[in-house]
Amino acid sequence: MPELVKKCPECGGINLNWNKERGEIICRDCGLVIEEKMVDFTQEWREFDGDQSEGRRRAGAPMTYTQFDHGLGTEVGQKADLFKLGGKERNKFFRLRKWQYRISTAIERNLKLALAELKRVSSYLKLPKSVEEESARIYTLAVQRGLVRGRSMESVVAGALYAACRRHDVPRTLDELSDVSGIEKKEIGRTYRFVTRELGITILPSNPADYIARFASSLKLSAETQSNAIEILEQAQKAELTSGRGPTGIAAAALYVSALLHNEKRTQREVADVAGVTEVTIRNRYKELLDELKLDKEIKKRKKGKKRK
DNA sequence: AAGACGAAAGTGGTTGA
DNA sequence: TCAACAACTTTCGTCTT
Repeated sequence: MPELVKKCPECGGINLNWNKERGEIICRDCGLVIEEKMVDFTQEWREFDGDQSEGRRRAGAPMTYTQFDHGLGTEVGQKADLFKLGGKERNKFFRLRKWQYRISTAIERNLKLALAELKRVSSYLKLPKSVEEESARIYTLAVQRGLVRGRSMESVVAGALYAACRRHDVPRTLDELSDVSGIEKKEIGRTYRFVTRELGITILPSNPADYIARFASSLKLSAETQSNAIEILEQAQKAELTSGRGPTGIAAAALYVSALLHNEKRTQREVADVAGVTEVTIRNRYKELLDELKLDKEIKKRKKGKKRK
């Protein structure tokens, strides 16, 4: 990461994510894109010999998926072509253009609407541009494969966004997405699974550590508490406490414990709220953490220190 | 009075026959 | 396709601070 940027100017967060591929620096706490359009480090294609280079080098502006036609666009024929055609050919030409028109307007109209919705939700959640692009790409693919049929456009948009967030390690919870998009949580989950499965997009299970930064900053916890929480998470992962559990619950519990150890106590309710889980889940994870990580000694020490008969 | 804790019953989703 | 199952939630009563 370039030396210049250490802190997020928006929220002061220190969890910056440098995405080399897109040339962006993103604040993981608030999602602000700090530096954009740096150098594009990636090559679009590899060239193995002279023959291939001709077709593979790119020229012109890179494509963008947030324009409904990817910034390119095709129309059948220009008027000038007409003069070259005879009567029969001319009819064929008109038929083709009509078809092209019908198909493309249906898809394009849908895409225009959907991308507008996508941008709205994305900006509301302060998602980085890279995620927005990715979700637009996913949505476009979904439309082309006819996966939207029978589902509301909004729910597919939400599903695409959710998937894109996961892939870029800036996870938002289904609850957050649900709030902004107005689609039910389970509906988003359903379309998310459906779309990713149909498109063959593989998504790693999200890492609890990815949530820590955001939760910690909305709870106004210190940086030490935060990094300690991540250490706790690592230990928990070694003890195989994390598999099969919801990542948000684990992240929340680790933060809760860490806050206790640093005298920055938050109530279970407070932590539960920002993590979008219940107190009970935090308690369960918390108990498991104490059992497995022998942290209970430290907690007890703390309590004895207070009592001091 | 508020927070922490735990038990019991209910929900939505996954898995394996 | 259905039943068993694990994770999580909701609700509620009790204990602690």
